[in-house]
Amino acid sequence: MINSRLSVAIHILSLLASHPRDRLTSEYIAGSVQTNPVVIRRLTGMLRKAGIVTSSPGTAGAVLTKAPVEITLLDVYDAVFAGEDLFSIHNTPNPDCQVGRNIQDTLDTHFERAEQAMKDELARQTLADTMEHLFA
Amino acid sequence: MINSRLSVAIHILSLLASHPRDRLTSEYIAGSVQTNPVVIRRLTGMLRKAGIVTSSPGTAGAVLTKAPVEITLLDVYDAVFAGEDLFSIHNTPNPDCQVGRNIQDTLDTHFERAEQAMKDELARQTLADTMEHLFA
DNA sequence: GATTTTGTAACTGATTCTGTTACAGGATCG
DNA sequence: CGATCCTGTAACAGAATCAGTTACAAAATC
Repeated sequence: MINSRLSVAIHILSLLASHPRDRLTSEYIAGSVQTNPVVIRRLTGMLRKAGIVTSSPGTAGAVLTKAPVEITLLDVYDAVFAGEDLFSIHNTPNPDCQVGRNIQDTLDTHFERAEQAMKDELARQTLADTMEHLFA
Repeated sequence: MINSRLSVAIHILSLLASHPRDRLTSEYIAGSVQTNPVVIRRLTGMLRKAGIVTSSPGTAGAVLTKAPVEITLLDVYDAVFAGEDLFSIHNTPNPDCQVGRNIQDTLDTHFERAEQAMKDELARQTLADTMEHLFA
């Protein structure tokens, strides 16, 4: 339902974490994800803006700025979905109806709680957990 | 990010709950949501298949099968997103790479926990809570 | 029998998503 | 210094999804 950005971003970070000494090119990573290198560079750009990795033009590879145990999946989620709400609310309910007038506030409250619960759970899981599961 | 089906479905149920004696037509409900009546009938159909409302061809209106306090937002979520996963996982990671080979299982585990946390929170909120917020 | 309504299929335009091409500019190495 | 490799980013394309719409058969009502 939600797009695969979080999925690919975690894949990228897993590769970086598992080859800490190598400088993995976007082409190499794309080979593991099986997609186009530009897809990797786009996501790496989001991770960089969020401060999760460093990378620079011309220099191969990206480097984690923190240990995997300090990178939560919420950090990654926030990096690739910056500022987006989980649930959409329909735009223009009818203000001449009490339900229509108040439904957006009400849904905001409900949805905010659900989204927060999901984020709390993502915050409990880290890239170190991912690595453990991958290499167990 | 997620589409507005849950949002509109809760709007529909709120109207039904707040006019328990009237037979609200899809056109009336569409007037409050400000959309097309077919959009309402489509969602009402999903709610009917899930057993949350009854309705039948020719007869105006839909009727809740349970009291609002017994209808959780998870019931509504399941009705309109039957069987869909919250997060997408990229299709064909490279099996010749240990990360690629195991990433789908790993992500499944992570995402399942996050999705379940979100659903647990939706299950804690009911249509009665919605009504209270709407009419407080 | 005329009218109203639901249920559902089919289509449309807008948007989003993933993949792709293209290229400017930084880094590296002979 | 020039060739090569790489990143970052813009721009575009096809596929998929979404919300809205038209159309109509069949059921209910008056």
